[in-house]
Amino acid sequence: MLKIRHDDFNLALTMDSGQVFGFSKDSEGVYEGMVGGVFVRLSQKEGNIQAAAKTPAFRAQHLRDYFDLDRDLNGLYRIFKADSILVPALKLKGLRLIRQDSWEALACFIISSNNNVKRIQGIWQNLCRHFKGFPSASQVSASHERVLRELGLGYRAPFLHATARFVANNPVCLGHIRQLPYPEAIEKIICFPGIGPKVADCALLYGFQKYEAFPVDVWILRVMRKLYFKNRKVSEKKIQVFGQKRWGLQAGYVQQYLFHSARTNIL
DNA sequence: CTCCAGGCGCCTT
DNA sequence: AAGGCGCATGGA
Repeated sequence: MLKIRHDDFNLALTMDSGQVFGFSKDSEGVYEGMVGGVFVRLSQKEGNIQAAAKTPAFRAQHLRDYFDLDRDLNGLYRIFKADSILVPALKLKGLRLIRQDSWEALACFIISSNNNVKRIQGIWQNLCRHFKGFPSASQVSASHERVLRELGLGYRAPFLHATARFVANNPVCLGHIRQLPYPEAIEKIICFPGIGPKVADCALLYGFQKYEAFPVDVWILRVMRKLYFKNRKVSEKKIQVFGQKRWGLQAGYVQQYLFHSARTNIL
């Protein structure tokens, strides 16, 4: 049993904020899922985080990396305090961006398009059951579009399959994207099938740790129109540029707080 | 029954 | 560049 202390982390907020789709949660608030390829049970009481892993090789630093625990969030909180519109977001203090695997994030957010969190979680489970764990790009590539449809992907099946084939045939491409600055990374990743501007931002934020990404989905679109544009009809693109210019390297974190705020109706 | 969900690709203006 | 439409699926 691994135990670490942290006074500015909220496991439940982080897990329930729609970033990851592969964890189950029991009635006691214990989360089960894979962290860095290791099956882990996670719980938190106050500032104490507990992790029960299958292998003793799982260390505290793996947890710190995964949950971005070594980041100082006071700069983010300063943004919220300085903008009267965003003060309510401080109620989500301790929510952190999970540093996900690139391929998993890419695949998940292809599945996420025009979909809802509950169904995305269901599709994740179906994939894990069928492939004995979340499938690599090679596994998806070696599978068939029809199989993906049977697992519930619907019209996204050919998109995921084509992207998986590309990644499997170009094993270094994700590592290459990781090394690129955000603007160039967007240009590259948006060329994959099924990846438009929104999914690209999600993948780059959650899977490539590009913290200046500002994904604009229907929730962000609504809440941003309400908070900053007097409910006028402003396009996704305008909102995306607005968020990026306004919050810079904190845009990704601000977006996550706005997203969860909107979904839980606290703004 | 219709409407909606962490949108995208393709087609018109 | 900007806007409209169809698309699989399942829950509300």
